[in-house]
Amino acid sequence: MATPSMEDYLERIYKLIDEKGYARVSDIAEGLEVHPSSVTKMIQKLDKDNYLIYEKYRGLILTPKGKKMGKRLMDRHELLENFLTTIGVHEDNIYKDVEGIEHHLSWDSITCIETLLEYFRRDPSRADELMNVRKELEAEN
Amino acid sequence: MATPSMEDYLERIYKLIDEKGYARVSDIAEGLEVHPSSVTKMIQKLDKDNYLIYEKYRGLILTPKGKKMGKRLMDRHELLENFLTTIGVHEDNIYKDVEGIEHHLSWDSITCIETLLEYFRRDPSRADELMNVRKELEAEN
DNA sequence: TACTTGGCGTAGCCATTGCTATATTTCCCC
DNA sequence: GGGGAAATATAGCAATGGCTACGCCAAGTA
Repeated sequence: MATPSMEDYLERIYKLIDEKGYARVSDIAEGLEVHPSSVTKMIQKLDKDNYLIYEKYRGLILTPKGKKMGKRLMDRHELLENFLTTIGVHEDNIYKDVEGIEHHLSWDSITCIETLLEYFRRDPSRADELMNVRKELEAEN
Repeated sequence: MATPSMEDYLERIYKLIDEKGYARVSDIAEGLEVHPSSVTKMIQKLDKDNYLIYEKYRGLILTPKGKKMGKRLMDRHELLENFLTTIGVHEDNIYKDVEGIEHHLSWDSITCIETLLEYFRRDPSRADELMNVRKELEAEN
């Protein structure tokens, strides 16, 4: 079973490969805001657990297991980002919050959040009304 | 700054004192499903950080700082439970999901979720419409 | 008062995951 | 093809927060 930290790395790696075709240690480190030495260490663990195949100094590729997991993680991450954006969370807080919670929600909750997003997408005036509530609450304090 | 684990303990302690008037090591341990020795260790840390005052073998009381924090944590927990309930998450999943995410949300996100709840409270038909979206999405699959 | 027992505390271990400092490899440019 | 800079790897340390094993206190009972 993957720890939250392992999921963070896998997700990042998947995204980098998806966008740039490869995932370098330094890119992963920058994205997760950790030092390169931490990345190397974690990559070795992910290799040992068969999420990827790693060759020292030469790079890595995801195994089918790693790809499948990575895609699920990335989709879930994007969903949660959209959710927080929709309800008005400040952009500066979104990445950190999503990274914190994404590993701890059941698929039931994920599905319900998906539905909630669809609810706001279908009628944009709903988001406007939400913002009105916000303004009223702010005016009270 | 309190770590997630420290928050778990504080919240539990606050709730125990709120409900029973006192918080024994064994009650805390049972509630959090850890061993009593772990509780003692954490209590000492919370004492050192002035969240509570602890006397060996005799018990503990929360400082004003600890009470304030404990109340906030408990309120946050309840808010998140209400949120998941409102969007239709199955009751069996709620407690575990809230336990997982409660320590990882900025107060900005908490406020936005509070607003979202108020939005649904002000007009109950909104929740009905959300459930309609859910049914439509379920029908598609 | 003395004993027993259950609750509590301490010491020390382990895993996780970050860090710094240092070594090694690769790549690019001359 | 060789030298140096950039990238990557390794070693070893620290904090966190569990655990087990064992020692200590104190309340209830005889």
